[in-house]
Amino acid sequence: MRTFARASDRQLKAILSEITLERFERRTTLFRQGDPSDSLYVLVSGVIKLSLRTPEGEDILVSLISPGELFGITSLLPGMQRPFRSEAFSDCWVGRLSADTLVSTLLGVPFADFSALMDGTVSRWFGLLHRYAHFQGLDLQHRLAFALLELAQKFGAQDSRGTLLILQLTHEDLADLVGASRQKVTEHMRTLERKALLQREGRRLIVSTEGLRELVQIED
Amino acid sequence: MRTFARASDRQLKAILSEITLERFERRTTLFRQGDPSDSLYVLVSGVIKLSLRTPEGEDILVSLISPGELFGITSLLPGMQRPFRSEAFSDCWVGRLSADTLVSTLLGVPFADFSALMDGTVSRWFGLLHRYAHFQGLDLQHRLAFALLELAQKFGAQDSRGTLLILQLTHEDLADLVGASRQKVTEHMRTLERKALLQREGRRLIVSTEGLRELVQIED
DNA sequence: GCATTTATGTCACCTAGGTGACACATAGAG
DNA sequence: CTCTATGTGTCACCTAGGTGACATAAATGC
Repeated sequence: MRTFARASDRQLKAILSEITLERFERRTTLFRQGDPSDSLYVLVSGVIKLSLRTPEGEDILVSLISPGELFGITSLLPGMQRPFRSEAFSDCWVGRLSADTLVSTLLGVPFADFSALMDGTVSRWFGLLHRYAHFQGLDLQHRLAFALLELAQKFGAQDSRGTLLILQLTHEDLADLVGASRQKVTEHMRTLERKALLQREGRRLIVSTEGLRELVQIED
Repeated sequence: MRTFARASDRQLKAILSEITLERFERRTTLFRQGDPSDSLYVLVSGVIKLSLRTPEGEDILVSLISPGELFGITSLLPGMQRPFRSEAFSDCWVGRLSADTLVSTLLGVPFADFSALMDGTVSRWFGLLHRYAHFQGLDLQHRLAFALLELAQKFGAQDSRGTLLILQLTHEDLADLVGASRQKVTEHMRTLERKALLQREGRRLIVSTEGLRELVQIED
């Protein structure tokens, strides 16, 4: 467990005393998508599966955890929900502790401070991971819609006609973003235009976030 | 910049004094894939593009950074290389500082301690992100090979005939992992068997890591 | 201003991989 | 030991999306 490699004996002892050990039989669920992300887990033995259920009903296996690994890491970020479902892939022993305990013992720093720093830095990785995982098994139309929503959120300015993207994206850029060919992106952009979810002003895009949301059937 | 929301005036001042401001013209490169991941960046104005060049020559646009965001985050992990290429998507002003300065000023904790904690927790997100990004535009055969290599690394035991996976994976599981259908996974597993990159002992797999590496043409 | 890139739009064609439908094997449960 | 569940192997068929090849339009340099 390399997380603890640098810990002193005293720190280890403090942490150990806070860990509660739990047993999970094969196929039982440790936490579900959407649960509050409060505690952190250490896998002691067995294998844990992290997976994601898409709205379309597809299952995505995000990761298999091996003994020694920490998981349930979103608990290190402030106010998160569990993004993945976690279930015992084989019979497991799992240690549970609060993220706060771990951080304050190991670093001796208020959890909120640590957490805020994580939020400002490393949470982007998480966001991207989430996007990529969701993209699995979506068709181009939907990937594009998601990508445009994301861009609107990040680079959008409100406009009378919708959300104006202050960005000169070529179709090639979009293609690289959603993992598709330039040509097909062109085609799908045109159909989005025809559906009036999208207009163009020179090379600037104006998107209808409501329309796209609807297309993608989420509230998000 | 929500990273600094909790910072005191004194901390901000300390950090500000350590930031060097740099100008990048549209299309210039800030860092390349493989460069040592030493400093951390704050985008002041403009847009930055993070992208990945696959061995096959495909370009993957991982993320577009908007003003206020921190990027070059791998500098928070010990001894990393830049996983992505970073280039100015429009003319930019960028602040650069050392990850060490940021962490020690904001948290007052030795960087190595912080970094080790990150490494044991949040670096998995990064690893997964990396995997998913790479999977973009790989065909099933290669995604499977990568997945098997990853599993071998994590759950493999050395065996006279190769690396034995101590894991009862169904083809369905593999399909969920690589984003494909159960049937096609079955087919490709058979061709891997035929190529002798894979054997089975009941429902356990024995993979030839060398063979798979070769198939996937990397040293990694 | 013109000339040269660089972006868009639209084809026709081809292939990887999804899907449904089975037969067969294997493994647990009783 | 048998019965039922769950996994595997293999089809034939269909479609989303890749590819190459253009024509046109819009930027950009000179």
